[in-house]
Amino acid sequence: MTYSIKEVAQKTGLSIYTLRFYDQQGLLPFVQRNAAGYRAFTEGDLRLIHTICCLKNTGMKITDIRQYIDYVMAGTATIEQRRELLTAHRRKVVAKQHQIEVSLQEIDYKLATYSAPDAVAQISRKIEAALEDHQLPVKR
Amino acid sequence: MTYSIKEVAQKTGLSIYTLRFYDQQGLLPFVQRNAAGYRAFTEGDLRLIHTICCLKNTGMKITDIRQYIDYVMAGTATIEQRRELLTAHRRKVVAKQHQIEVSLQEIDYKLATYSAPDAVAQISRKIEAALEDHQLPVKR
DNA sequence: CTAAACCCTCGAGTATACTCTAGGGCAAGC
DNA sequence: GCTTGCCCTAGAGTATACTCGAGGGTTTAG
Repeated sequence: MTYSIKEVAQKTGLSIYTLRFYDQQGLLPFVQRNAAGYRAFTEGDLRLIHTICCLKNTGMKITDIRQYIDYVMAGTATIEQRRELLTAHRRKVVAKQHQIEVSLQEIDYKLATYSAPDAVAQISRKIEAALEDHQLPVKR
Repeated sequence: MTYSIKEVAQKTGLSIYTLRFYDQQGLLPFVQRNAAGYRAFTEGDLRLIHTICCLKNTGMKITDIRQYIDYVMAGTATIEQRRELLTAHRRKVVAKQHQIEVSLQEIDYKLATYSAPDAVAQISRKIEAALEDHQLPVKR
């Protein structure tokens, strides 16, 4: 049993356009075609597409995902390269997670300010301070 | 005391190009100019740019950041709108954090497979299973 | 057999966010 | 006063990732 591109779009949440685009970009070299030239996706293909989505969701670029898929297609000889690629990606993702966490805390701090009972008074004071900055002598 | 665009670029990690681009996009309406038409950034401006970076780092689009800045420039009357805008953004960021976390766990699972002592044997079995899928009769 | 609903490719178009170049003005030191 | 370094704008170019339209085959239900 295989799935049509429409069925895969529904299962994955990717659009048909995106699936064809990914195929064109070399992300889906494992997908077979039937006699009419239609893509026929297997369960195994869906698992690989799921992996592609994990990489995409964590911000990996298409060219890097293609590199990973190329390694997968090359068989067990490339397991070490795959491990290195994913480990390097993992490091970037963790760093990005940290940056998001820190930025989110600052946003939460702003939200707390906006939600405070004396929000208007607090923010008025900041505006006063900022206006003073603008009245200072300008360099040059 | 004010800062030149080059100094702000160094302090923020944004490029001079990006700062000018943000200004052009309406993200820096608070930045004053000196007699020569040069941008003169105050400490208060730097704090606002820092906020812009927090929003950008958490994936907010420039048009939405502009909306936020417009609210800020409009004064204390827009505190409620700012709160709503940041709250909505916060929800999206938390959802994205969750998606990244889940995807990262799957990547970690793959990494564990690649690092296992019998990695080659495990992956060979998966390849066998995938090849069987491809030999099944194709729909249509 | 034909209409509706699929599928295909190719190439153009869109969205987002920069990034750079050209041409020209301003400021400070020698 | 001239060179060096910094600043400006406007507009073109780049990168990334889709998204869509045109033109044309395929499949299935009636």
